[in-house]
Amino acid sequence: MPELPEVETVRRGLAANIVGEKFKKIEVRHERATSKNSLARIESLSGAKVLEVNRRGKFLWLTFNRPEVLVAHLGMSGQFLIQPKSAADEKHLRARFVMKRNELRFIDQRTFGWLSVETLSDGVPSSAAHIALDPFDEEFDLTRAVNRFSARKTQVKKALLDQEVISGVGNIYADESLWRARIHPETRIEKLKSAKIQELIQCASEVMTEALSQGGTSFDDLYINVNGESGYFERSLAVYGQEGEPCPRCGTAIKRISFSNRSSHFCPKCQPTPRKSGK
DNA sequence: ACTAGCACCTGATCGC
DNA sequence: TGCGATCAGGTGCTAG
Repeated sequence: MPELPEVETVRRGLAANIVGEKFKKIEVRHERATSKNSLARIESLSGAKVLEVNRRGKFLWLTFNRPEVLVAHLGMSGQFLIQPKSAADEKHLRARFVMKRNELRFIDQRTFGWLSVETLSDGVPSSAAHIALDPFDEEFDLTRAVNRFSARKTQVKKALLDQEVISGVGNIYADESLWRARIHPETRIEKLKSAKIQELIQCASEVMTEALSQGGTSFDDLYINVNGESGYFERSLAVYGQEGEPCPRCGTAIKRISFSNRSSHFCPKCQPTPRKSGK
């Protein structure tokens, strides 16, 4: 579910609600939610006070008044909610962090999300060490990102989704970025000039910035912020989920194709199929 | 070293 | 009404 704008929305919500709070009691209710740790390892953070909520790409982590950090990934359906203690347990409640006045809850229908206790190395938890900087990071270097991108020998959309090239982009914003840059998702990277790749990365950064300003994209209640509210960027999507709808630029019907087990949405006129010559 | 493909889950929806 | 097939905002492991 959540891509960079949604995860950043969650990060901001957490920062506003739990920084300075102490986890008085932690209860983990699902083995798969703990990633590589034991339930006991997560629960051993009880008593810790939250100092910061950090993020790289789609990876979040909390820092405490002790060396360990709590890393969280939302996967496809994870969410954090700030709830009153009296609220009934959600159907897919995976972990509960009891604070002074209310509770932080981790809820995850599909169980692809996870929590883990780790330490930092160069300021990043081990599970995120391989993740590239995202375009919202103040250290993000466009030239270096273009160079890494150009080195990949694959289709452009695969590189855009590769979190080791640029992090934060998922299936929605990949399709939206490619539409903005007028590139067909199956175009081989070898056929793109570096100026075009740079344009594409800038489009990704722009569309995610716009989505963040709308609180992200919510198709249903699988993505909501920590207060249970939806984002409004769905109404601004040009191609994702718009199969058969007119392209906002030229009016041609949007197409959907499937490759590497995911859907890609694009305008067949603005983003013409690449020629297959000379691979 | 690098890439493609699939496995990991639950639930909603659609066609028969 | 039911039942199988398909689809869903992601990542990591493995085979080649």
